[in-house]
Amino acid sequence: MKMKNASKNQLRRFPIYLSFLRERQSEGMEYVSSPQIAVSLNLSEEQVRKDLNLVSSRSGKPKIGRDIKLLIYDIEEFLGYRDSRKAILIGAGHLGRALMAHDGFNSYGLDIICAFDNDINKTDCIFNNKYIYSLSDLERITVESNVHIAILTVPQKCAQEMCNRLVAIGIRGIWNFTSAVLEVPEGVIIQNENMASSLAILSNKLKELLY
Amino acid sequence: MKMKNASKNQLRRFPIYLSFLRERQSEGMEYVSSPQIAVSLNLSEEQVRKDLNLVSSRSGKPKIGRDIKLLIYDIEEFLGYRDSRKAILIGAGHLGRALMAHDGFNSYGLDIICAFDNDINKTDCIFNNKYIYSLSDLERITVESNVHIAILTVPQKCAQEMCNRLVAIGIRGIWNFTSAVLEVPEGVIIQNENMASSLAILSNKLKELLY
DNA sequence: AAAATACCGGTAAAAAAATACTGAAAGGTT
DNA sequence: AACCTTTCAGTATTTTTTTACCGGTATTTT
Repeated sequence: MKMKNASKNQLRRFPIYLSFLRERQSEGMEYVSSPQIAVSLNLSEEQVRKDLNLVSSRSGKPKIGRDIKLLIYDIEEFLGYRDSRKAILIGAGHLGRALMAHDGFNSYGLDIICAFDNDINKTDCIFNNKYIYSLSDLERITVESNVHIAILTVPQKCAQEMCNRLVAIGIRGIWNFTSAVLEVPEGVIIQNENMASSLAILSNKLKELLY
Repeated sequence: MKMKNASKNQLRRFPIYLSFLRERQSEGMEYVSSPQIAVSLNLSEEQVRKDLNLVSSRSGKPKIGRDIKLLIYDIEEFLGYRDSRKAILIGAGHLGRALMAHDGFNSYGLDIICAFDNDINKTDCIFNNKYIYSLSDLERITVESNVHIAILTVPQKCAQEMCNRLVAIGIRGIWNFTSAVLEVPEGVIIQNENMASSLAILSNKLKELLY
């Protein structure tokens, strides 16, 4: 397929479309039109069309809309969800375990296969079907495991150090939940999940609203 | 002060500046220049200046830079962090408790005062100094409490229903960790923390990189 | 079968954001 | 004291993103 590259904002929207479409599908709907999607998700219909046309070469039918099943397929294909991606989780603290417990990631193409932690009280046990290893075993366990993604939920202080070890074992994408700004060599991707950033937007809007 | 409104992307960056500045301050630094910030955070210096000038009317000094202490003050002021905001947390599951455990929010102006849950096994206990009430007590407890922010970490199915109850008790800002698209009346702000969206960006970049 | 309607894709215009450029000023250097 | 360097603020340009518009088409309706 052609596959132009999507903007960040567009990429952000695709999982939202996906969630919406899956829900409609589970309700038994077969077709949905761009205006319908737009109203439900508070977007403009032009934007919806543009987004969907980017990932799907199938055209929608006037008066009917688009085939939900095929659309889901195309979005999943585009986002790379169809081949589920193995990931390891570093830092089995509260947040780490919350992510391990969230089985929903499987339907978004992410498969957390195991976790690692420094704390002996947390290691060598199974949490939500995933083994928590000692961090000292990281290199040994991941040899030949073909894992490319790591989820980083460690304290900020050790974030860079852990990041270096991850790069060394061949990790190519790091989902960074710490507030550290990580330095990585070219060819390694950092995706920051900075909750404080999200909070800042809420905080700011609220300030305008209340004062 | 003047206080123009910042774009979403700018708002996202401010907590990152803040984190950086606090770290430098804790190292004993007093001044920092825009180019220094830019290099450390992988931004352009023009963007840094533009951002900082938006929230701070104080000018930086050539050859020296800006006063870190004052800059922190101005950013905190702008984001409304100085008057810490009380919040309640709805849904004390894994993610909910992870957020309760994360004391860092205090330094970002958010003060989670208590939590609510449906599950009797989770309620009527104290977690990280915060009481977890039964959801049936929500209306009773929050009367006259002057809380404007709620953090929503419930299953997707009950998200809208809970949202309605929150609006009814006077909540004006909802930090939504569910993947539900919430409908609220005007004057209520929804901030979606959609992890799947963040994951999509990583997934997509990785696909380009690896294949 | 013809008309009306709802939805489509593509393109054009507008808005927003990021980036580049300019001249000035303050601190340090010779 | 004159000069050089660094950093500043402000404006202009480019790029990106969103929004608006328009002609065309398939389905439904009469």
